[in-house]
Amino acid sequence: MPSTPITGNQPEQVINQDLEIESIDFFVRMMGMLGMPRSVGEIYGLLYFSPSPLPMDKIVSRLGISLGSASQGLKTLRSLKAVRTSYVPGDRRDHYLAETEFRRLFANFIKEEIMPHMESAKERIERMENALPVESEESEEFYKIRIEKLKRLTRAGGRLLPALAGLLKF
Amino acid sequence: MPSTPITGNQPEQVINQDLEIESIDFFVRMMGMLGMPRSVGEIYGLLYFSPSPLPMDKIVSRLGISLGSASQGLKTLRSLKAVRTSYVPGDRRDHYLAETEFRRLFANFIKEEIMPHMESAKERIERMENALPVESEESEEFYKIRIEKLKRLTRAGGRLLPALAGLLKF
DNA sequence: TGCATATTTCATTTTTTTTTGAAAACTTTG
DNA sequence: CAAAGTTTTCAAAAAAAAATGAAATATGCA
Repeated sequence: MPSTPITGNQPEQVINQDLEIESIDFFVRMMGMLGMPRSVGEIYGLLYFSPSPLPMDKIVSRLGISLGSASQGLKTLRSLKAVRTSYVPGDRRDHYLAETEFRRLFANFIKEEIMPHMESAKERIERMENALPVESEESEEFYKIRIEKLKRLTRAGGRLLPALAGLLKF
Repeated sequence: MPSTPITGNQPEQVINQDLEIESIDFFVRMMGMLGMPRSVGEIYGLLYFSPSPLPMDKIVSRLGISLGSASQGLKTLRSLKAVRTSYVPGDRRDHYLAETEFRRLFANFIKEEIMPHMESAKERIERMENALPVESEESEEFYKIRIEKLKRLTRAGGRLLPALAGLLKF
């Protein structure tokens, strides 16, 4: 029997089985679109409709995933600021809470996951320009135009994506 | 020795090795961000800087991928309207050309790959509302608020994403 | 400090995705 | 219409990604 704080075992609040399942399903797919693994979606989906913060071992038992997955998944979610820990008196475990302001979540996602790629894209374009051989042979124009398009693409991405999150009014 | 049209083998136009490599690298990563497999990025990257349309077997030999991959990849790219075929007189093979208007490409991507998910998301939210038990028990408010947030999220996504592609001025 | 609990890390296993390769199905043209 | 060329399809192999589980590490409490 696992020991628990002095307050004793909270009654297993199986508040709303169906809702929970739909929520997990929803976020597994949404996170999937953003390239996140299943477990990350599951955890967020569970927390999203949890009225009280959950400790990792409860996440593990409710979802039937491994401790390792849960730890990894929570680390990812923390880094995206999609969950935060909340202190629960008389319990040494960390308790997790879903961050539900999607606008901020997207802003973070863009900053953490997209923008770094934009940076390296710019470097790659520079290398293209260097690879472009000496001055305008007949059809060098073609290459220049293509490169110019890439530049515009990355410039637009670099400016619009961060702006986007700000513009969003959910 | 493979036979070719009466016009004979075009000289292998190894126009710009380095540029090609950078381009492939660039698009492999970009397509990767959009969840597309490596081969799709490779093909597009090759075509992007190809001054002339390429038949599938040339794509295969340049990239060192299998016929199957090339066929699959081109099918994907066609469905996204990221490539189109162009007729080359005296040659029965299809020749492929990269579509380079990124604005249109994104519009297509959003329509084909994102919007369908939005639709099913809406259905899933409806199911959540049904799963929500009878009238407002004490804390049912909590659940209603969460569901409302999801609704706003999908509404925003459904309207903004298609608009986005139109707004983009590359 | 030392014990018990909680969490992270990471090599291994499992699952999923992508690629291959070869057979089947088309297509064109002689 | 047959033969040669071209493309698609799809079962099997290979590669990549994710999950597991257990050892290592950290944390807090008596």
